[in-house]
Amino acid sequence: MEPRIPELGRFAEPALLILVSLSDGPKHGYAIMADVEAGTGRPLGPGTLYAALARLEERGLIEALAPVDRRRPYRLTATGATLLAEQLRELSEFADLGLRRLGRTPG
Amino acid sequence: MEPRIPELGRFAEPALLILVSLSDGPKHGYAIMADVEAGTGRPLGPGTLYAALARLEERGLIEALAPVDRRRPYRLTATGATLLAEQLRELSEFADLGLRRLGRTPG
DNA sequence: TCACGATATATCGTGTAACGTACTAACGGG
DNA sequence: CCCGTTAGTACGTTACACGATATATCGTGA
Repeated sequence: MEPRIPELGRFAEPALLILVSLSDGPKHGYAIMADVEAGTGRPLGPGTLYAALARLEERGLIEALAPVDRRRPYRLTATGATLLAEQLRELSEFADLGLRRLGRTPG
Repeated sequence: MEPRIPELGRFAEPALLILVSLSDGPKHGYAIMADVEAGTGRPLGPGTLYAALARLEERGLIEALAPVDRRRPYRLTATGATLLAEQLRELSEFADLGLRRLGRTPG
């Protein structure tokens, strides 16, 4: 199977995609898939999604809400939100650093 | 061994770390290790580093320069710089989206 | 009413790469 | 001339990304 990132085909990191999707409000798996694909153009298959959801729940970053119909919604925990925010700040900083560097002297 | 990302211990993506390090100018492997660790606090072990370097070279995002002493320096290719810039812009946008969302309504 | 596509989730197999550890070797300073 | 730093190699383990497959339900229009 293909690598996670075809060494920079595009940015991946499923866990991050999921958490940002949930930062909008609680969603169930299928809705997250749709949201991520719509928002980033990046398809997030069920294999990747549900496995990541399970890990995120297990690690306390998200929690399952009461199932509505067939839907199993999740929401961010306080811990998850905190870690996500921290992560995104780091990420933003990092990206900006790189862009500044590229702006100065290519190579 | 530990997972790539302990599901959000901190942001990883070795390839990106390496490319941003190289966006500063050509560096050899060991220097990249030091640079990344200093810049992001994130340790990048030799196993991860040199494997990623090999892949990045193979895929034309970086290229090896003439070895100086024991050092095998690399630099970004034009392709690599372009892809990196694109990637970082996406990333920055994505991070900012998440932060905006978190700012509005937690959960 | 029943066929069909969309919705929704679960699970498995495979390949890739992240990671730590251990290793070799060369160089430089004291 | 040794010892710590520099530099890269080699390797085994494990996690996880990803596609494929499976299954069930819902809505809707012919």
